[in-house]
Amino acid sequence: MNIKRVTSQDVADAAGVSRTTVSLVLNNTPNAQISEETRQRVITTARSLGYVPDAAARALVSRRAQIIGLVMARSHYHIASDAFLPQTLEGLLDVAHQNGMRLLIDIVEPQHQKEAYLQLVRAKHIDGLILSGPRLDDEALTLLDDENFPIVLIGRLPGDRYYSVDVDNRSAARNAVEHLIKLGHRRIACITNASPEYSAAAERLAGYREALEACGLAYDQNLVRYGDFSSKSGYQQMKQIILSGAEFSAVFAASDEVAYGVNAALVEQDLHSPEKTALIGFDDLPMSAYINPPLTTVRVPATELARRAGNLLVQILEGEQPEQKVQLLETHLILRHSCNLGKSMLS
Amino acid sequence: MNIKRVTSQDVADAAGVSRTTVSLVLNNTPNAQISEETRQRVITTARSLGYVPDAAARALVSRRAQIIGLVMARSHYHIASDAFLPQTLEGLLDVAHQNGMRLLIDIVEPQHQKEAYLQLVRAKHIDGLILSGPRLDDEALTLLDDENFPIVLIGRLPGDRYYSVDVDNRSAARNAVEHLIKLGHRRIACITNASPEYSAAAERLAGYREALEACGLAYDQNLVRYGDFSSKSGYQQMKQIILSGAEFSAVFAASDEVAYGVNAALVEQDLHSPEKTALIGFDDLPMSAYINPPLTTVRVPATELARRAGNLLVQILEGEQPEQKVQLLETHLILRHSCNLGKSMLS
DNA sequence: TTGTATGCGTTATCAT
DNA sequence: ATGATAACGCATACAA
Repeated sequence: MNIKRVTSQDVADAAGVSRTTVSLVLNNTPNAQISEETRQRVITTARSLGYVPDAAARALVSRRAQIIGLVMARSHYHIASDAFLPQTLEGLLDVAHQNGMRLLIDIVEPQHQKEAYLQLVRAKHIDGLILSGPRLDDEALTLLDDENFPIVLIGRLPGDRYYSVDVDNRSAARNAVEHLIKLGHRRIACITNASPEYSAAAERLAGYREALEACGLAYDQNLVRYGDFSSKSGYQQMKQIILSGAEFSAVFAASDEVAYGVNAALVEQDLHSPEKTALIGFDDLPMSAYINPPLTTVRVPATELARRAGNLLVQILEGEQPEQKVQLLETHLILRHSCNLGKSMLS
Repeated sequence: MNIKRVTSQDVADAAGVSRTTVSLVLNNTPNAQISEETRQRVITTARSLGYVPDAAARALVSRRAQIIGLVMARSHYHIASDAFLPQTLEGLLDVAHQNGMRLLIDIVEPQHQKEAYLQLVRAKHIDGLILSGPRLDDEALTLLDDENFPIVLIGRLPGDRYYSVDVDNRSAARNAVEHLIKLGHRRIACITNASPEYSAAAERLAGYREALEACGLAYDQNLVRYGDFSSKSGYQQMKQIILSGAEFSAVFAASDEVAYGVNAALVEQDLHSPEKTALIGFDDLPMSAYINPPLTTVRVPATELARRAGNLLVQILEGEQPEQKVQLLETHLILRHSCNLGKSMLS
């Protein structure tokens, strides 16, 4: 009732050729040789009729949906405040556009992982999968990998079974915490970015411990709490530590988002950064340079991460088998003002 | 080479029935009556074989891709810092899941609107379109609407031609600015959230002017600047105003994201909020309660906006023709500390 | 109650 | 250099 659908037959009729010819011309099929005149005629009429090949028909016969799937392993409630996500989308849309593909996105809640994206894949909705924030307890992932379904992780799981693009969370975290130690801090609290099932959270916490150990500082359970992506969790966990009476002079928040909440708790309890407490985050969200105080943090090249993951997936879809399973991108400690203890926060 | 593809034929064979029966059972076709025994047998074997209908084949024959398209009218560079987007995704994924549909996302750059999503639609990749942040100069939109393609806007365009879900940007902005005026401010700067081609930006600016006029205050061009979504733009524009020497005691930033940047400029120039300058934002991003100072802002129910838009689209796809073209959701002024001039920012 | 036959719009394999 | 024809996997009208 609504859209006038133009088929390749219509184009063929209008151009006085067969459907085959239309297909040959429009797909620029290598072997087929079409007279320049016919080629132009087909192209012109196709354009004038506004012909666009039917995606479903094409997918059905070519066995390629031309769609990349981005699946985020997050609970529903956490996605709304995931300021990291837009950067991932930017990178992936970029790659998709460059390769004439589309981007389908979905989330999979930790509790029903098994069914969730198996469906997506089995229905051949997508040709390949980018999984953001893989969890250690993900079972469906193994299944898909066993079937040789093209998968690239943004993030990483232990071992090098999967194609992955990530930063070295552990050493970056260690580096950040060592920076605090060099600044003279001995009692450093840590609020993770998420629960430890998320490998990135586990790794960052491990880096925190490593830094402590390397410098001969004791790991104090009372200074460690688990965040859950949100600023709110950062606020709550930090407040708990403060109210518990535990002493500390610095905080390592394992994501910027969480760091914002930590900062709020510090401000509220008159322990504000940088004068009274040093604070360091992780991610370098676009707005982290503009919050008060500007946040010292670990820069994660999020868009580039996504771009690499996308390109890697495209390579695999084209039949290549890249040697290198894991790509680790560089992080950099961005020094701003949130851990310049004693200095003015205005530079 | 990779995935074992299970077709309805396989299920039929294994269950000792015909493909038709399989289809009838699995789709729960109303009229067809299948013996309970056969029905169970089909369901069981389908499940044990891990059968999932092929999306392309189904789409081809049913003329329904079962995919919702979310298109953001944004330049590429702005999406990465769009902290509003995750909320939109959450709401839309919600609706998609509830209706057994998928979500495809794309962006369309202002410069090549015409081609961009026409393709998406013509290829029948998506059954309906949700357009976030429509621009006044969008031409492709008209084309699609003329073809009766199902479209719902998140945001609005003048008139009630399109199905739209939005907040009343103008009156919300007016309300916010009037709050500042009631607080005693007479010189109020305004940094918009985006350039005026975006209807939300234009509306919010109009609300700002209305508030001024209603209270008999003059509109001063020197106090108004256009942001472009990012905190960075807020910072830059605010700094320009400050350096221009224009006087003001309050700022209305037309998005929280921009407000963060404004705040940074104020802090840097020793005009920090709330002591020296009142600041009010727009959106109420999840982290706005946690920045320093906690931001007074207009709460926009972003997730709900998306959910409504999604549900409206689903209704339309099911053949309904909802009477009401425009749904306006309530906003609320959230009073935090960024405009409590003279008071402590800690409550 | 279940099976047969047909078509959806495309690409790919053959002929011509 | 171009055209017939056969799949792709499913849903559906119709037959049995």
